[in-house]
Amino acid sequence: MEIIEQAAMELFAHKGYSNTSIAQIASAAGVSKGLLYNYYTGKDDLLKAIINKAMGSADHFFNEDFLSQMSAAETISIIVNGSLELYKANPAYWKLLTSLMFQEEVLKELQPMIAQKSQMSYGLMIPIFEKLGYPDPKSQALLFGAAMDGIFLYSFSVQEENHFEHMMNYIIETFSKPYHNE
Amino acid sequence: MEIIEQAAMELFAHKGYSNTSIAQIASAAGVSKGLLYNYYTGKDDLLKAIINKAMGSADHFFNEDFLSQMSAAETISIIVNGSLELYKANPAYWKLLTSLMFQEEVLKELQPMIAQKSQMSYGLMIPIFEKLGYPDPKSQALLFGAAMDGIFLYSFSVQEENHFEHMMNYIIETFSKPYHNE
DNA sequence: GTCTATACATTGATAGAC
DNA sequence: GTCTATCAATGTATAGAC
Repeated sequence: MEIIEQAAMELFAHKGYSNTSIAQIASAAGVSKGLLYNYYTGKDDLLKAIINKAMGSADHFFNEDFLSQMSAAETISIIVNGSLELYKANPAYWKLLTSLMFQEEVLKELQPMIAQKSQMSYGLMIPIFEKLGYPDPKSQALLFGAAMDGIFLYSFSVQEENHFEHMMNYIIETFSKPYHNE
Repeated sequence: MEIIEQAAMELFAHKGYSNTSIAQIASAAGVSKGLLYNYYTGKDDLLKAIINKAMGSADHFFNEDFLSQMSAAETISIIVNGSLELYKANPAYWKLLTSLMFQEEVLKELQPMIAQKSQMSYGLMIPIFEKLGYPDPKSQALLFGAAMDGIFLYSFSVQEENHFEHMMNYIIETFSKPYHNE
């Protein structure tokens, strides 16, 4: 069960969901094809199980009440480093999640859940940038989210860990600065 | 020929490359399956043709010599607005290109070409941020690229054009500011 | 619980008629 | 140039033995 989902996630992340067959998953997990259908009704059900299981981990990671007591700079640092930890704990999962954004047909049910992930930090960040004096905190929050997603996008293709962590620190530094004009 | 590539690109972008069959492409293009193999040796060859044809448009869009005469703010504005125009001229193509980043196996030959696309602006931007006084212009250029890619990533899932253009202007405004500490 | 065997649809691709 | 017919291979999924 656990071994199957792990194998499937790895394959989905590397080869893409549609491009991965049941036979490949079974082979990688070291079980027979038939056994898969004892646990899941089909390939889509297996995908759903993977997503659902991993979804919980992110939710309780960023506690809104906890963050509200922090300073702006601290909050940004916690969110960036938290995202980094979350990613490093299971890179394949996040890659899979992002790749699904390009599969309009496959599982419309998951789409809202995936979109929510991106907006997870959005609501949290607006008051932060208000505090920092930004005249358009919503746009600044979106810019922050876009920068984060962009860095993660790089990490999927380029495999330089160093470079990755450096950019995370650069983001913390950049976005923690209070607004300043001229 | 043109109609086939157009239909294929649309399907690839919306359903994903692996999830699109030759039959679906032929049907969408209004031709028979067999005809496809008269123009292309296979599905991968069709993909290659699509990518190659569209690649040229981006290359001569950003002329390095031309940009070197511009001010920092002007260059940023040109690159952002140019990217926006390029995207709006053929959104499906850019979505397809990005989605291929998640297909490690499919067409390793295209991988470097796709990666280059992301770095297109990277080399151009470093001297810009030097001019603007940034102590780490490389990181700032990467942040700029990440922010751009992140915004495009949003546009693939959310379909709000307005919101999209607003963020592009916000990026121009934000990144055109000279470096300032405290 | 797990595997083998098999059914059935769809896939990419080819051959040959028009 | 274009289509129909057809191929072998692979896909998902099921049934039944152990």
